[in-house]
Parts: sequence; structure tokens; C-alpha cells
Amino acid sequence: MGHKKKTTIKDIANVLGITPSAVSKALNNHPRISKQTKEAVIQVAANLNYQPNHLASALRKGKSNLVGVIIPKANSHFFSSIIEKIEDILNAKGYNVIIAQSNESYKKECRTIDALLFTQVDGIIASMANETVKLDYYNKIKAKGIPLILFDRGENDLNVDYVGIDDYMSSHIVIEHLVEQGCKRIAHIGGFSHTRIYKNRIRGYIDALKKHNLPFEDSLIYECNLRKNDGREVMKKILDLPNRPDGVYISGDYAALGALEVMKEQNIKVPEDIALVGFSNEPFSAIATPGISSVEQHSEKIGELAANTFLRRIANPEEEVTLNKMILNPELIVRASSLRKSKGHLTK
Amino acid sequence: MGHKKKTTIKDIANVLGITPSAVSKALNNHPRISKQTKEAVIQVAANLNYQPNHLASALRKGKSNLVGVIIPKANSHFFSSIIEKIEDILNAKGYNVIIAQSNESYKKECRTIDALLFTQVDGIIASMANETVKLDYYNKIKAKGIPLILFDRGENDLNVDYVGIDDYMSSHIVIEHLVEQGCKRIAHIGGFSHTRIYKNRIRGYIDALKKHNLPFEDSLIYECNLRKNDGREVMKKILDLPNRPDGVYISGDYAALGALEVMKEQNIKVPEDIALVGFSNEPFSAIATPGISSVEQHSEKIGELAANTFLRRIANPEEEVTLNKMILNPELIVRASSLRKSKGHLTK
DNA sequence: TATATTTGTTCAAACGTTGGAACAAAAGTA
DNA sequence: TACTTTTGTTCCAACGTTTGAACAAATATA
Repeated sequence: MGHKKKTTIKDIANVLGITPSAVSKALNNHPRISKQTKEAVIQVAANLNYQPNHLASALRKGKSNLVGVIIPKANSHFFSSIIEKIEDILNAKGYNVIIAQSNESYKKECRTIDALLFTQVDGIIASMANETVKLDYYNKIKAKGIPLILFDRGENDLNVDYVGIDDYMSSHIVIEHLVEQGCKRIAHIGGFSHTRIYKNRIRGYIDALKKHNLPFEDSLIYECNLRKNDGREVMKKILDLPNRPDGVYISGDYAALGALEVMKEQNIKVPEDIALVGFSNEPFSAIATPGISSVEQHSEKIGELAANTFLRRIANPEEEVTLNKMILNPELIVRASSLRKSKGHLTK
Repeated sequence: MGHKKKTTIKDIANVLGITPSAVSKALNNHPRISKQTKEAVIQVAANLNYQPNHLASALRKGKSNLVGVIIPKANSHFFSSIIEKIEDILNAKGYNVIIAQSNESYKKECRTIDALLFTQVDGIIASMANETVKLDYYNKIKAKGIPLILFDRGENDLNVDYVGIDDYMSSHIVIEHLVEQGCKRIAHIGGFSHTRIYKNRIRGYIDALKKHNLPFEDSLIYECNLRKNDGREVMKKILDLPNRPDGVYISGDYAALGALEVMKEQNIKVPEDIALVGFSNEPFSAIATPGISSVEQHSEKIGELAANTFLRRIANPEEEVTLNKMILNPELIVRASSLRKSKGHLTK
């Protein structure tokens, strides 16, 4: 059971007494190759268990059929379902998808980009790390001339394709809902405002408050990494305020979970004392007690648009790329954590 | 801003008036190349913004420096932290990691394996889909002669490296704990027993029951996919039993969450009426109300062992591969869902 | 001084596939 | 019959890098 060397088109050619080039053409269904040679080649290829050498053809064709996908962290439903969709669509078109996590670290993200470029990917679909402020590495991708598609966490300044939801509007919908539920003083725990999506959510939050003549104070706005523990820490600070809010809107479900935990520990009734709304609609949000209201971002749709946009760019390499934003509408999923009114009769 | 063609070692060679081969050797720090040529080459390479063509070198060297990692689903802390560790270790050694999800589907898994082999990966690290019973595609990997390392969901019959925890012992620890907490009748919701790890957990559960002279009945054992909804459905069945158990041990936290949900809906007190223990120690388990006791699997350690085993195999290609099981000890994290005794004074 | 060794480089082939040009044979057109 | 077109294939160079062999020059050894 020694290491059998792989069969190549040359081997097939030898068996049939034709040239490798004819074999290649037969396998690629070249119009000038006769039907019978094609059949014979396919037959022999199967017999010899021929596996095409992707490296060789990629080198020759200058195209690797590999697409890199960069996400901050795979362990959320949001990102993993986007990836699933992207894989589905691109696999069907003969592409393989390389997934890499940045772990929200700028440094890791840079290394990842270098690795992907090194691997000669045909394009990159990415959601930026929270930490990322400098765009140098993303510009490096652009400079390479391969398609770059951003989703969720993007940057206008890069002037590339972008798929995401309307963050500004999300905040409006959330605040609208909280006001309806009787909240008069609403805090916001957001991501860092240097990230566009979080900035927009903060802007939306502020504008919505203004619209309803609600107080907008610095002590009610916090920026953090939105991990569970960040939610805990910030919520503690909020609960220490002399003038506690009666509603909290948090830009991520993990952080919302942490915040909920703290509130429970301090025997604060949710939603009666403080109503809570999260973001992303992670599966656990439905499960928490009380269920956490959350903004659904239509992740499959995002993945679908991102993948198809990549395919379009590949198909039309000449087309000039400029900022091309595809914005989806958010949807608020209301659960017990923010449902105060009509409690007895509307909720099952 | 036309498509600048990439610089190759040939360009560097031209600038310096030496041959491409000298350039290649200089870049690879060949001992026979003089210090000054090396420095000059590195300098010029930087000036021309040279990026080595990975495809060409991979083709020539017969080595892609790509490693495929197959997981059932990225959206769990368990898998995503394993991947993180694998990436860390392999990146440091110059490998790039291709992650692919099987979504627990045998068909998708097969396609994924084909895609990875097609991409000429240097090895595959995989956790098998729940559905997978036939091993033909995994044998295909073995036949290729590249390292195959399994983790978590493995198969003895494949006779390859395996990293996982001691599932049989896990069940013993869980049952031991539940018995200590006064449970007399313990049900088990497991994964499908054709998967080795679930079979072992079931075996462990049965043997542990016997050890404690507890009733072991068919109506107390269930097999399912362990998704949240599976947990719900099975738990409903269990609650419909004429003779309800007073403890439930579930082989996955998602399913445990679903079961907990159902119990809450039916106003069953956890842990007083029914104590609950899950598996995997997902972050949300700590957050659920009550917190779900769960078995910690030391995912980082698993990732570390898997990656290092791959590196060892690559380093010693001649070494005969036989079944090589690396088994870690599980650890039960006890939380409120199963803590009945010493409630008042031990729990904070 | 003659010979052996070391040092620094070039040469040439190879990795496996592809695709345009060239070419012979077969078929179609005048 | 002579000429053009079509069909099926071969030829060959290319993709960018690597690597062992070859070789000349410089250095060391006798």
C-alpha cells in the first residue's frame, strides 16, 4: 500500500495513445474533440481514478476558484447562517469558500487578509472586525484588483459593494417600540462608534429620542465590544446611576444577555422596571427568561446578496466598482423582555 | 489604473541582472547564496511589491499548505473555539485553514470532502456529521495518503488519529452527580447511537444506572438530533409519561435549552421536580434560568491536540498510522438546574 | 605549484494543466 | 479535379516557482 502517485492527464493520454492536450480538451468538453474520444477519455479517467490537479489548472488559468470569507467570530447564528448561504451559492458555481475568523482583532484580520491573498483567492467577502479603523489592508485587496464585498460591518470610504441592514432605521423601530411600551428614559449600549453600523445605530437612537422629546444624555450612551461580559459591566454602571433608565436598547444579543443576567441578580423586573431590546435575534434570545426582544437582520438574505454580488463582479471584471450599498429592512421581534402593555390578553 | 501585472521573481532577477533561480534561492534563504545578493533581492522584492505566487510553488512542491477543517456547524462555542485554536497553531507554522460546515448532512459532507481534496489540501481535520454512517468518503481521504485527524465525532473503524473526551466517563460523572442530588429515576436524551460518542454516552448512562441500582427503561432513553427543537419535542414526550423521571441528562446544551423551555411552560420546577444536566457547556448555559449544569469538553485543548497531531503526521510521513486515540477528561460544571441539596448555604 | 574544497551562481527540467497555432485528413463546394 | 472549409488532433509554449546538477571562481590544503 505504498504511496501511489496520482494519475494525471498524461497517464490517460498514454492509455489511449493520444496527447495530454487532447485529454485536457476532452475533459473540458472542447467543441473540436470528437464525441468518441471524449467518451473514451471520461471512461479511462474514471478507471484510473483521475483527480484533476487544481493547483496546476489554477496556475495556468490565473484563477484559483477560491473565495475568502472573513468574519469576526463564527460562534453566532448570524454569521454562521450567512456563511452557509454563501457556501451554498458559490459551491454551486464551482467556487470553494475559505472561512477565516478575525476574532475582532485588527492584527488577526491583517494576517488573515495576507493569507488569503497569498492563497490567490479570486475574491474576498468580509465583515470587518470591531477593532478595525485603518483600512490599509482592505485597500490592499482592492489594489489586487479582485472583488471585495463587505457585509454587516462595512466602510463607505472603501467604495466597494456592501450588504447590510438599515441600522439607522433599526434604532428608530426599537425606540418607537419602547416608547409605545411606555418607556420615558432609554439607555443605549452600542458597539464602538468608529464602526459605521454602530455609529448609525447611535445616530438613529439619538434622532429617535429627539423625535419623541425624550431625554438624551451622555450617561445613557455606552460603547463597548458587545460581548456578554461587556453587557454585564456596562449594565452594572447603568444600574448605579442616580436616575436609572426604564428601557435599555443594546446593539448585540450577547451583551443583552449579560445585561439581563445582571438585572436578574439585582432583582430588577424585566420588562416592568426596565424594558430590554437586543440586536441580531440570536436563537438564545428566544430562550432566555424573559425572552429578549431583538432586531432580526435577515442573515440568509445578506449571505445571498453578498455571494451573488461577488459572482456579478467576477462576471463583469471591466465594470467600474463604486460604492454600491444593498440595504435590507430590519424587523423587530418583540418578546417578553420589552412587552409591558397588553400583557394579560395578548401574550399567550 | 489599469490591471498592473504582478511582479514575479523573473522581474526581480531582471532588475538585478541575475537569474530567477538565484532570486528564488535568495528568498528561500538558501545557504549557498551570498549575503549581499540576498539583501539586494529582498530589497528589490519590497520595492516592486513582490507577492510570491502560492499556486506555482504549491504545484512545484506538491504541497498546498492548506488544511481543511470540517465541522458540523460553526454556531457553537465548542466548535468555534476549537477552530480558533487550530488556526492559531497552524497559521504559526505557515498553514492556512479552510473551514467548511457539513450542517450535519452526509451529502454536504461528501461534497465538502471532494472540494477539499480538489483544492489539494495537505490534510483534513474533521468532526463527522451526525448523519454520517458510511465511511467511504473518509476512506477516500485516507487513500489519498494525506493526514486525517478526527475530533469529537470520530469512528474507530477508520483507524486514524482521534481527539475527544471520555464520553463513557462523562455519563458516569453526570449520573453520579444526579444520584447525589437525590435523583432516583433518570432519563437520557442522547444523539443517535450510530455515532460513537453518543453510543458511549448511552452505554455510560446505562452502566452508571446499573451501578446505582436505578431503573433502566426503554421509555427513559431517546435519540435525536439534539437541536433545540428536538429537546422540546422529546421533553414533551417524557412529561407525558405516566411515571415521570426526576432527572434528565441531555447530550447537548441546545437540546437541554429546549427541554428547559418546555418544563418551564408546564410549570415544572427545575431542579426540584426534575433536575437537568446538559452537555458542551455552551456560554448560554450559564445564562439560562436556572443555569444549566453541563459537561465541559475543553475545546481549546481538543483543538490544540488536533492541530499538533496534524503537524506531527506531516513531519513523519513514513510513520504508519493506526488508531491513536487522545482522550481528555470531562468536567461537570454544576449549576442551578441540577443543584438541589445544600441550596440555601452553598449557592451564592 | 598543483590539487582539493568551498562558495556563489547559472542551467535546465519539472510540477500538471491549458489554449492558440499548426497541421493533416475528411468533407463540402466550385 | 482543384480548392475551400470543417473536423479532430498534435505541437508547443506558457503559468511562476523550485531544485539538483553543473560550472566557474575563489579559497584552502598539500
